[in-house]
Amino acid sequence: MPEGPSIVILKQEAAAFTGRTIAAAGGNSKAVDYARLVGQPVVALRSWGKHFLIELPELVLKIHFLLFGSYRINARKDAPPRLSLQFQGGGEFNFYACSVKQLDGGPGRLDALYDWRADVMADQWRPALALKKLRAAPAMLACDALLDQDIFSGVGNIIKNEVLFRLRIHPLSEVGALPVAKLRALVKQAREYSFEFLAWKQAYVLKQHWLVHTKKMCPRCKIPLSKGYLGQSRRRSFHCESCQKLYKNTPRAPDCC
DNA sequence: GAAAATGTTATCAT
DNA sequence: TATGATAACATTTT
Repeated sequence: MPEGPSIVILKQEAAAFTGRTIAAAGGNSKAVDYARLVGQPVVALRSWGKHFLIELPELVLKIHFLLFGSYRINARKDAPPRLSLQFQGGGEFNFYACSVKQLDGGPGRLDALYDWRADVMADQWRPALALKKLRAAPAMLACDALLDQDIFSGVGNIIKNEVLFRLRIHPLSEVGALPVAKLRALVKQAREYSFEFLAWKQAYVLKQHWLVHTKKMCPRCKIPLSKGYLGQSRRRSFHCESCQKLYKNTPRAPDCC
C-alpha cells in the first residue's frame, strides 16, 4: 500500500471528510485514546511522504501502512481494524495492519514535526535541499539515498528501482561520485517518477509501466536483469549491469602523509 | 503451503 | 552512551 503517491490517493479519497465530526472511534491500536476522539472535527487531512495525518483540534492521528497496511473508506474488510472512525451523518474510515500513533498537540504541531520541503509529493518540495543533503553524504549509495525518508520522503522501493534504471545509474553507485548533472537529475526524477506513479496508479495501470521492478529482462539491451538485496537497506534491487553505470570514487588511503 | 514483498521501529550487542 | 546490526511485526500474493 505504501509509497508516497499511494498516500496522496488516500488523501484524495478521504478529502470529503474534512470538517466532519467523529461520532465513534475504535480499533485494536493501543496507541489511541478512542474516547477522546469522539466529538472532534477533522481539521485537515494531510500527508508527509508515507505518513497519513488526520488532524484534529487537539491531536493528530498518524498512520503509517508499513509493508502490509490497508484501508477502506465507507467499507470494511473481513479483519479487525487497527483504527476505525465513524462520522456524524454517516461514513467511516477503517485502517488495517498499520502503525497508528497519536500526536498530542494542537495546530502547529505538525509544522514543528515535519519538514514539508522533503516530501517529493508536496508543493513545498525543495530540490535544492535534497541536493544539499546528498552532497553532505558522499559515501552513501544511490540505492540507499533514494530510500532515505529524510531526503526523499515518500520514495519507496519501486520508485527507487525505476528511477535508477531511467537515469542509468547502478544502485551501488556512490552519491559523491555522481557528476553534478546526474545528481540533479536524480533529485528531479525522484519527484517526476513519483507523479507518474500517481497518475498510473489512479488509472490502474501502474504495474504495466514498470521497466525493471520485478522484471527478468532489461527492456533496453535485453540481457537478464540482476536482482540483489543491496545497500544498507538490503532492499530488493532490479538493475541492468550493462545499462546502469557504476559511479565509484577511486578509493583513497585514509589520512596519512 | 512456503516464501517473499510497495517498510519501519524496537531491541540487542558492541 | 552511542552506534550499528538483527529481530520483530503483519498480510497478501506468487
